[in-house]
Amino acid sequence: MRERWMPDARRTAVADAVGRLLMRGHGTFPGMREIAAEAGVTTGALQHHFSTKDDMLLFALEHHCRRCADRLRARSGTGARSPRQVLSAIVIELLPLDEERAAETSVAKAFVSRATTDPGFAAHYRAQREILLDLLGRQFERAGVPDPSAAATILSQVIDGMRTDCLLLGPDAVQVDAVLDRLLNHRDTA
Amino acid sequence: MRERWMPDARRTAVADAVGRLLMRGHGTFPGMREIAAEAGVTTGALQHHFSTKDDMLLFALEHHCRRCADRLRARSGTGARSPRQVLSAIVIELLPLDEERAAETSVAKAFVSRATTDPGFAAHYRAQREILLDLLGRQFERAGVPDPSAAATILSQVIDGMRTDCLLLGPDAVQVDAVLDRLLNHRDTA
DNA sequence: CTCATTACATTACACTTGTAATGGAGGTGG
DNA sequence: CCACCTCCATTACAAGTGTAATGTAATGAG
Repeated sequence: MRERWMPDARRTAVADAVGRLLMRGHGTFPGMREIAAEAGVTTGALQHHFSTKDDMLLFALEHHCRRCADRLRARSGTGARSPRQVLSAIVIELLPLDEERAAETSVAKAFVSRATTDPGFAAHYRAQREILLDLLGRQFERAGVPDPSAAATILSQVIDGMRTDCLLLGPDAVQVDAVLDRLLNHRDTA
Repeated sequence: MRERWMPDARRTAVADAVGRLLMRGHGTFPGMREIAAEAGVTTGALQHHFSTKDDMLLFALEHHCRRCADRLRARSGTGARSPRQVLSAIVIELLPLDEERAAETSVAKAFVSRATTDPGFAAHYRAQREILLDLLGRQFERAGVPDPSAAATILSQVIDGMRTDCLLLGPDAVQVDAVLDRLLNHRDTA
């Protein structure tokens, strides 16, 4: 072998192609030939690198989830910013405001339907959700709100709704600050 | 003609069949023969009652949206209950906690993907959203929260996330009271 | 009665789907 | 040189897709 590559650059290229097709796509999963054309390869190459179509889709899901999770961790890592600033950055990072994030959003939404029946996809949904809840919960904890994990759960659900609204109605449909106001300025009803 | 029927009982039966298939379904839209089998008819009958498949899916979407909106209006109509009680009832009415509501949720989620490209489906998403925002906003107004329409938008987005979580993770993943606490007990940051 | 219409059932068709099978180019080890 | 492997391109195929076309039983009008 000539060199140790990063784990399969071709596979990630195909995964990106799937994301692009799903983003500007007709809702349903694209066909093999369409994916091959978008990725600039042939269906034979696809078959060589992926055992089956579902294997390919699952890899595409993992790929986009990992990229997104990495960016989220980078956003929530540095220390000098307030919990509110970090939370705002995380939320905005998850909104489909450019091509890459729109692709990730479309991928995530497309795979939710599969997750209702296919346990492999459901496992990834749970895993990605756990990562997000952990990041959010940590910030709510830092902010000293009464029930951090409940706040994290709620915010993650708001984000889900924001992503669909942003996808279908544009960026004006989301109000990040208003949400954080209500989640951060919450005092216990004594 | 023997009698004036309600507008096309067969069509609504087919729409219900689509909902059932989408609920317990494999994520993607079912085929014509599958729909026909579930509805107990043949594909010829489907072709007779619907001009095309998209026409049928659109009718199914309208059907489930209308049923759901009717129940929501019924929930928010009667007067003696507090805004919080009404809001809680609305939210719970939208969660997939039984077969009918699970079918409606699956239908709604399945059609969001189509809405990104097909303007007909997008229009219905906007319309259904307006109805919900109106109902929610009225209750927040009654409750006297600072920005009722913002609260309604946020709650509608929370509901969207709750529906997916409830579908994929079960009813324990949603916390209606915690959300309403944070949206109703919000005071202006003076 | 005839004729027309409704409401389907059945069949047929063009097309797409994922995948299997085959073949070949290019490097590599012996 | 030769076998051998990876990496693909091409072709082929069986199954499934939405829909057009055709047939047909029931029903109602005139």
